Amino acid sequence: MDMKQLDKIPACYDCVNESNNLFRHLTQDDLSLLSYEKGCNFYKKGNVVYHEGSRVNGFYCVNAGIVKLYKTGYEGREQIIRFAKKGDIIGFRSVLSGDFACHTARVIEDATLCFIPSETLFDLIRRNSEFSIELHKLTCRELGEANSFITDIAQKTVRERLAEALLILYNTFGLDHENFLQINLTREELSNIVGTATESAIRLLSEFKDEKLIEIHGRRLKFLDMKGIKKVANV
Amino acid sequence: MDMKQLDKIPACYDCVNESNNLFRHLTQDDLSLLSYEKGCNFYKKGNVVYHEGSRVNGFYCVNAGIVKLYKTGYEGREQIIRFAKKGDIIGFRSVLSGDFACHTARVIEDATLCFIPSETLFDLIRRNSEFSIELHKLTCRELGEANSFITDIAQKTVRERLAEALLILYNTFGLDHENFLQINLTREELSNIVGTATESAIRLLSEFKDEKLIEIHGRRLKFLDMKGIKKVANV
DNA sequence: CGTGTGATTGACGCCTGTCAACGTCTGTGG
DNA sequence: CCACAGACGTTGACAGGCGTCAATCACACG
Repeated sequence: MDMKQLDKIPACYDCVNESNNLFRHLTQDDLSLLSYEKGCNFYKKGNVVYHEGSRVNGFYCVNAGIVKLYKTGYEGREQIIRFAKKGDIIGFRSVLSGDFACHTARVIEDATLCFIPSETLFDLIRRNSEFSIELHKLTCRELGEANSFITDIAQKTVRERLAEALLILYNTFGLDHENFLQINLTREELSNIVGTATESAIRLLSEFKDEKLIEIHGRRLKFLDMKGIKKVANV
Repeated sequence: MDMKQLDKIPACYDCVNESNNLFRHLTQDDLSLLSYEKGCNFYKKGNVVYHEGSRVNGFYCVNAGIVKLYKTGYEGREQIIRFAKKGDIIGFRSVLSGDFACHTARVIEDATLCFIPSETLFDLIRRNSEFSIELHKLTCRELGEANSFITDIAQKTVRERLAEALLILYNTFGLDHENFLQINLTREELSNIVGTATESAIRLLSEFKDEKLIEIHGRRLKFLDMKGIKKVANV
């Protein structure tokens, strides 16, 4: 494992400034507690943070890089549940429910992750009911998104779902100054979001290209026609 | 709307004794508060408790009957998310996240529902951190189940999913003394759990019958071969 | 007895998964 | 510097699962 302890532990203030970060509801005291208790590690691309089915004894906050969370189906195929980027937290569901991890967390862009032990999380929840409620809100939002995803995947065609996946990636990672999506996935990863075969994803991407919705430069996708994509996605 | 206020409000103790009920973590004081603040109504089969997209200002605890929770897809097709029976609570996700309801709740077997206002819920959460954590655990379990469902629906065939749906119904509602499933759904509702066309659900049920997995007596389904069903479901 | 809802069955065809072959690119080791 | 392996991307052929449409049946209800 290419994981290594960092000498310099990034300050929590760093992440708190990210939009929508959970920890902005902590008091100075709580933040100090958090900074004191947490550890921080560097993970290279490809590393697994935790495996589905394993016991986790804390949760992680992404300080830099990108992590994908996926479940493994009974024939080994990945189903990507969501991505986590700077300011996002992962693994808290398992900590709270006391279950085994229900997905695997794998780094897809070199990452630094802060680790906060379970006890610290429960401490914070007990000390600070506003924080507790905010964390709960976060869980509820995820649940709402999961339910929407269930409906989409059950009712929409692969074509619609792929377009929608592009929109989700756009909302999460945004575009650069040239309208390139700020995350580069393999075709297989794309198909594992949509829940389809790699070949189908490839064919549909080509269709989108022919229809001038996107440009394809290897793994880099350039958005040409946002309205068109939304129309295909039926949102 | 055939809803009417009940003269006799059922005691919370009644539900608390249900297995896994959330409120068993409340103190006597908290339970008294709950009983004092809550209301209770009777709903006939077919009534809607709340609509997707509406604002809810409290949540419901099912005292009797069955409620189905579903989202409506863009072409009007229902996707059933889950069912709620005695002791289950519904609508708390929207209360906590402060969002609009992300699904519709419709009664499918005459029901009595207790209504607890948002403020009471937040009061309880602030007063009792153990209760708060238990509620959070519940949310997390739902989230875990939703993620599993996403993987299944994305990767399994309709045949496998239908078998799995039967198992979920079995786990939720159980069998009577003759091995009949303790809930009777229309074929359309069954297909709306699985995420398929009604006709497909019908054909597959016939197959299951031919394979001696189940017997079909109208809407009443008799389980003959649990192992066989599990095998089909690939669990 | 007409009406309406739900269940069933058949015909048909398309979407999409699977298999296979081949191209492309990158990194590694000789 | 070249050969090679391995991962990833692309394209074509093909079959079959599953959705859609339509007709018919069963049953309840006013």
